[in-house]
Amino acid sequence: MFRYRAGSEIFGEAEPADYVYQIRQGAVRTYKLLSDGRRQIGAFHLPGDIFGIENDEVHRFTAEAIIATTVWIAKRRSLFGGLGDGDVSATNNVRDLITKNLEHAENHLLLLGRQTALEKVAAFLLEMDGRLEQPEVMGLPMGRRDIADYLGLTLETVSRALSALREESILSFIGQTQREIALHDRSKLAQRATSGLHSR
Amino acid sequence: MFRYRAGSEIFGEAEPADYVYQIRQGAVRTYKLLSDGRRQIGAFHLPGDIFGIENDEVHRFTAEAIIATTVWIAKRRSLFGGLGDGDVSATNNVRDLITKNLEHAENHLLLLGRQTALEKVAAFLLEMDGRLEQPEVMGLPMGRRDIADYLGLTLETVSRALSALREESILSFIGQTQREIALHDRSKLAQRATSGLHSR
DNA sequence: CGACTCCTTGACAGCGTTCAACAGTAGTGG
DNA sequence: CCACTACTGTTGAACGCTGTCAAGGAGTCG
Repeated sequence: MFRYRAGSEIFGEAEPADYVYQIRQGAVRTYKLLSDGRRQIGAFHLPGDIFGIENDEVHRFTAEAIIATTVWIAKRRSLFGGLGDGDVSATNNVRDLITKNLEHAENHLLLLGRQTALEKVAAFLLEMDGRLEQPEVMGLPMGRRDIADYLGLTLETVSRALSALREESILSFIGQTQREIALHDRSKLAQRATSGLHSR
Repeated sequence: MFRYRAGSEIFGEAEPADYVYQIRQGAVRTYKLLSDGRRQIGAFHLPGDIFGIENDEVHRFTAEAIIATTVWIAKRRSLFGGLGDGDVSATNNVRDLITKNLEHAENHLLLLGRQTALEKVAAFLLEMDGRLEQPEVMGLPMGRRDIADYLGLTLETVSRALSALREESILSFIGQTQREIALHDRSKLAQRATSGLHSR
């Protein structure tokens, strides 16, 4: 078990993948960078999620704690067993986890390549709504910049899209920090996530 | 073994995944659609490539032959064995294939989310250059529309980017059909794939 | 030859980015 | 307690990259 403070790096891209992690509390972002600083966040990881699992010997993303985070750590070898004589059911579980990651990435390809800004933000909110599963108000751990880098947008565009959804009474901001959001109309939000265009 | 003519569907999204495929000749695109017809191609598959492998019971993409294509077909169950008692080395091979897909998808996320049109097209050419590995001229099996849907662009933008690269003498068109491209300056092309901006 | 498909190119519009100003909150130290 | 700073988020204005719409060329095939 281990603690990371907000903003600290858990592992870096291309570093040896000796451990796998499961989140107890907090939130983690995994991302890739271009040489000029452009960043693409591949996934957010929330309590219960396992991340850092790799088939290769090295990590293909950098992982950072978004807020104060505690994780459980397991040795990677304990999951994989030896080469060719490991426990089959454990091997299948690893494969299931990798498949989950693949499925998420595949859906994200469609979002990044073919959806508009409003659709992206709406889809993001629905994803988080399902994963945070808190009754009324969802407290997003990540800031606008992180959301933007997850959706392939700028933080200004994310902010504008959220304001637009608020003006339609689909959601409202609750706290002082603008990171707590109450969803009022999930079905309307789901429309925005796939059509983008207003009926008007 | 089986033949598909150009444009025919090999399997559809959400159909049962009973078989896996390996390409003998030809080329295949796998894609997802939005309800209004927007399409995102996740990958192109070339001779030797295996596709249609799934951990779930159903396919998550639609697969179509781009040109006349012959494939080898294997029963999915023969790869996975029974539940929990299969051959471990075969299981590991399946995991390696899934990981390859994941790695490709992860890299594509960065491209779709954070690269410009010119960078995308340059990166696409480099990818195909590496995979088709023919000495001088690469014969692309896919048209501009397919390239566009792979890169999250329109076919016009792809065409313009290719013209721009031609005007810089980085490549030239060879055949009558504009699908045969000769790369003259791979290092300059690699610059375009990461910087996008002209030094001018 | 005519119909069709694919590709290129031009003109223009619009969505999202860039640049900028400003407000609200938190943390720090006098 | 109050400046002072740093950070995050919102909003406005202008720009520009990419999409949209349109026309035309070139190859293919019946």
